[in-house]
Amino acid sequence: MKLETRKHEIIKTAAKLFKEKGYSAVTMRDIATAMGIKAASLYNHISSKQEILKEIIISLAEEFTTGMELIVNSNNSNLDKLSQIITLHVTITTNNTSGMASLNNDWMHLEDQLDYYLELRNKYEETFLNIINQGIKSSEIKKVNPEIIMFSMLSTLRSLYLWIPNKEASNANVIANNLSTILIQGINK
Amino acid sequence: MKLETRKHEIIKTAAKLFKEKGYSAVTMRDIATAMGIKAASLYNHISSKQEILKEIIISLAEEFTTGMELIVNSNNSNLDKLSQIITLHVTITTNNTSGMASLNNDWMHLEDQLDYYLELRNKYEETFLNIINQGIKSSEIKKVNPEIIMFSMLSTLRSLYLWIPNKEASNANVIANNLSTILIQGINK
DNA sequence: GTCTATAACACGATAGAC
DNA sequence: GTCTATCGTGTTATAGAC
Repeated sequence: MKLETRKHEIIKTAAKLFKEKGYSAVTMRDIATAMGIKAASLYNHISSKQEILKEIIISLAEEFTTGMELIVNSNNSNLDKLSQIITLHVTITTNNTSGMASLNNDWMHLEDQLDYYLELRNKYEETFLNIINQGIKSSEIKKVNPEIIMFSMLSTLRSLYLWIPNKEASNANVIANNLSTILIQGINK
Repeated sequence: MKLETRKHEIIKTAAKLFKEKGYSAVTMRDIATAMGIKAASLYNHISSKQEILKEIIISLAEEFTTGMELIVNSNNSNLDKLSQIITLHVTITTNNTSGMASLNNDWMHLEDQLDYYLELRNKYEETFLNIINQGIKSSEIKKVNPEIIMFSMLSTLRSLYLWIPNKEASNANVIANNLSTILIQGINK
């Protein structure tokens, strides 16, 4: 997977540009210029602009799917599972901040892989909601609308890519712990 | 302001399309087709594609600025001010869901008005952070990193546009109340 | 207020030399 | 692996008829 160095370089450069302006506003010439080469040269390593987007998004979506499966199959309490989900998002976002921007904002520009992406996302949200519902049933979690709980948590976690790069000082653990406190315990003293 | 009916119609149609695919991926032809006319006809009512984006984003940004000024100048407790901010976001988003997508995702494509937009946004976040800091000082709010608190709340509030349209059943008040509970009191029972 | 026609340019992608 | 040159198409925007 790390053997195709040049291809990976293109994907990394593209992801950074996609984060700034979005997939549609970034041209092959932009990507090439950022790498110090000409646009035509990119096609020796990738087949199309679309392939770049696919590589960025699908690998991340699969990473979340794998992570969620590990969490849901553990024997932890439901609140602990939620904390693990927070850590999952913080970890993946820390390792690939630019890619997370595309996952959040450019998934609709996927062509062949759009259905597959939506399948993974729906499954992820279904599992997430299940954990919240079980937490309510077992009296670990307040009886608030479970969909609003998930929406609120997911909104914060999906926006991490905007915020983590500006917090070079803190490491992933500190952020995950702070977020667990805020999202689970609330801010009211 | 409501006198230029046709212009407003274009902006409304454009905002809906921008929400689906983003500013850069929507063409003047797309907007025209959605209105049942030809692209050239749009230019009798607006001067450029850029002007459409400006109208969508700046009016919303100013709405938030005005709303925040009212809140911060009130005599309520800091926790109540946070609740009022939540209501502000829910209300504005309910009234202009499509526009909120552009405000969140396409602000970087502003040309002449980019600096002005950033000014408004920075001021807004500064005021927001101030309320949290004062709430911590007055022991209303837990002593957690105030920036993470703001980030978490703002992430949820800025994502409302994704979620509110799918919740036709609930009204704005119900959503605002649920969010206040979750964001302020937490979900832990 | 909308149309057709078109200018002027940017886009993704390919061909073929080195 | 990168280049120059270019194709075919799509883009914003304008001109001028109706």
